[in-house]
Amino acid sequence: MDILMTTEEYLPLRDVVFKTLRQAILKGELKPGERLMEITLAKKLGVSRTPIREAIRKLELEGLVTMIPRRGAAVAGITEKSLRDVLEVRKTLEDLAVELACKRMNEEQIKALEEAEKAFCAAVEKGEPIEIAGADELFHDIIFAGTGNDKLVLLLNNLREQMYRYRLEYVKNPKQWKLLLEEHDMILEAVKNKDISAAKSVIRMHIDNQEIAVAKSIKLN
Amino acid sequence: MDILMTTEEYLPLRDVVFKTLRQAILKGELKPGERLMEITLAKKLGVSRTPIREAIRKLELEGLVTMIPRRGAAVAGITEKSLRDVLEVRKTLEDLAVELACKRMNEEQIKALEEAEKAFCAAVEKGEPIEIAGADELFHDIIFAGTGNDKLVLLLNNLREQMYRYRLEYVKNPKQWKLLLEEHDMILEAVKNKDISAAKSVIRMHIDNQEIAVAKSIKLN
DNA sequence: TATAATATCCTTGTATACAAAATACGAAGA
DNA sequence: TCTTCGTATTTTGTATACAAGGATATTATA
Repeated sequence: MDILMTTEEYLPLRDVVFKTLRQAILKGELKPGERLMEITLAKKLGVSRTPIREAIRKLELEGLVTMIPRRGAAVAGITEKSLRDVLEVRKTLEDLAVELACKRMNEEQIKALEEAEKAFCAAVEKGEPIEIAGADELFHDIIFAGTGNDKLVLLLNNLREQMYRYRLEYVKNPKQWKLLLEEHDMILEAVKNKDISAAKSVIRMHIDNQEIAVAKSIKLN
Repeated sequence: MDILMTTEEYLPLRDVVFKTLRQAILKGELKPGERLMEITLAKKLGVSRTPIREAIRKLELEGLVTMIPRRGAAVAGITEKSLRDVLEVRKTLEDLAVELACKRMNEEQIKALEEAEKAFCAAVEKGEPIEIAGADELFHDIIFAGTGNDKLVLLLNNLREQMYRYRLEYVKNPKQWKLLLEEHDMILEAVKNKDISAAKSVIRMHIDNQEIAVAKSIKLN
């Protein structure tokens, strides 16, 4: 399976490999404990060992793989504990994000948020899980951007990705859709009214719901 | 300047290089904006380009260097805005950390914290800035560990690192020592009494003080 | 059959080679 | 003098080569 270059913009192979491996780990295609052997991966991705190794260095620092001396890398185990840890941090940072968004979003950004809400609504009516997930992501992206804090945006995106596997499961369930829609509405209202405490309580609920869903989904394994 | 192997235990060259470069950046020997040229560094450290590149990949993910496409790595410049962003996030996460520490630290960990406090006190009496910085770090490490949240520990360490350069300046100033000592005392007390709100207010003050000092230190450049 | 010694293979860690892009420099022309 | 084009140099990005340690298999021996 060679790597396909979709965009014409330049990305070093190491970054392509990094993203590919990262996705593979987060989606569960590479299972915890599985060894990442350089030559094997290199052949599979149609590149040399060099970009593979450099990608692994980044995964190492991110904690997605663990290094065994002279034996190379292995996929780090994702336990229920580690997921709870991520959610605990994420709850706090999402909390901060809506607070800052309430304080700092300008008219234009709020307009964009309304648009995103409409798009989400439309996606829900169509009932396409992937489209819904995308619209949901966009909605949150606008809030993130509205914080005006680049570091925060970076971290939240990262944390969100770590949950990717479970989030997709969660969004697939039609029962959740109406709930999600309501939550989005409430968030939108809160941001428009700059009502920080309302926004926070909604976002907490939002994450708590996800936590419950994730916990369930894990126990099924 | 060849790399000296002090311990006989095995460490890949890339990790030695990583630590070396990181120290150099954090201590300010490599200045913001300065390019990291692979061949130059390789010659200086007496290794080949490979370990250098792998070390740079880690520094990249850590945010200590930024990559310019096809031009390689440069020491990341810290703007006042980016520092404020980091501090804003850090304040929130430190807040979470002390809360969790209050809730979850066991007797043994609290003992360790008391020891660290004593060590810090001793360092202050000696008046060695580097030693003080180290003792301060240890104190906070114990609190971090006390949260029982590995992801949080990872993030806080990273955020702390990004400030290291300026933090050292801060710790060098003898006027701050007594203040730091008092803050540590208060944090220790709060954790012992599991008094979350007290702990939080101290930690906020702690970060705010740093923010002020750092802002000053940046304006001097 | 079980065990120990040895040889072979595999994988990583490091160094080097090669290609392509970016930059710097200089000469030619207006 | 300034601009522009082209060449040379530098530096990155990627691939490959080589060495050493660890794992595995095989064979000899009890």
